[in-house]
Amino acid sequence: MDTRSDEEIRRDLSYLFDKASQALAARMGTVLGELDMNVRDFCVLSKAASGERTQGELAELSLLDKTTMVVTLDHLEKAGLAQRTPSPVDRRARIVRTTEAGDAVLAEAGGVIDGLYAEVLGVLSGEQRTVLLDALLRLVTHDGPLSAVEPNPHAPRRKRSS
Amino acid sequence: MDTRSDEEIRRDLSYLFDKASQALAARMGTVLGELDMNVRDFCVLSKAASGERTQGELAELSLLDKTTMVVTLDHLEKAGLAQRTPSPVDRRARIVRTTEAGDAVLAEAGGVIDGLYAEVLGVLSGEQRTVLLDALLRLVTHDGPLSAVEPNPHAPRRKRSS
DNA sequence: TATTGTTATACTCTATAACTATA
DNA sequence: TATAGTTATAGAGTATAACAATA
Repeated sequence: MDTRSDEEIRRDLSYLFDKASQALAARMGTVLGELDMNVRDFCVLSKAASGERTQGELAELSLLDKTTMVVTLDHLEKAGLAQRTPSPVDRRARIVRTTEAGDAVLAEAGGVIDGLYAEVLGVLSGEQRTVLLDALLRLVTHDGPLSAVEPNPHAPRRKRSS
Repeated sequence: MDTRSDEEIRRDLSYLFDKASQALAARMGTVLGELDMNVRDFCVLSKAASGERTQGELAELSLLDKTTMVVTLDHLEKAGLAQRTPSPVDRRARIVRTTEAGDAVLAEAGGVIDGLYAEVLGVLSGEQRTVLLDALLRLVTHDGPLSAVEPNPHAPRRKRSS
């Protein structure tokens, strides 16, 4: 029931990104749900497994607020999939580590997600796939035009309490 | 502070889409804020201007829930930028039309957004740009793997009241 | 003085349900 | 019986502020 022409949609960069992001998250949710896992937990757990990272670093990589990270880690710890351990170099910070159970769940979930990504990108030619990923990477990393977490100076502000 | 390698990020399709979507929305919010407009209002208003569409159709095109559309249109009507008019073919439905004031605001905002899109895509080569947009369109439209609004059967359900 | 993680809380968006008026 | 839009409300996510411990 999308009444717009392909040309019109192609010009709507915001729609292309938002739709791709939302639809992929929905598909990830479906396949992860079969493993009793949700997208946010998987996202955080996989980034915790691939390197020693503090909560704050994990929050940035996972595109989550640090307060959301607190409840996510509470949940992952309660499920026995991850652990907060003190950082050896900064006693304020906590390194998030996956447990053995977490690694086991991740091995399964990671395979399912890789399969999903392959299926999604499979409708493109190899050339298209390469250029798409390179272009997105260019936009999103380093000094790319979509790399910053720029705060909106006109966003509605909350009142100060005092 | 993204501690991941480019190769790792390139394999994280979800991150690429989410980050592009969020960062573009943030940049749109910044430039639209200077015109006292927000992303959601612009998104809905521009889609209302480009064709005769009902609230439900607008909600789908704008990737918004129909209940969010109600409050968005309440706001746009109060601001004098859009109007709900009865559909001639279905007396339950309402066609959303832009007012003259709405068209004037849109002309300005549309130019600003087009400029932003051009700036963002400007870091890519013409060839990259073409392939990127074609690939996203392929994924997101028609029977593409990211076209559906598939409900997650494992999502936490709300209790029935009775 | 600034930062990490925590808690509390407010705001926004989404999702569900129930309702009406139509189809 | 089903659908468009409305209303009410619950739930999730984000954002702000204040705090303790530490840098």
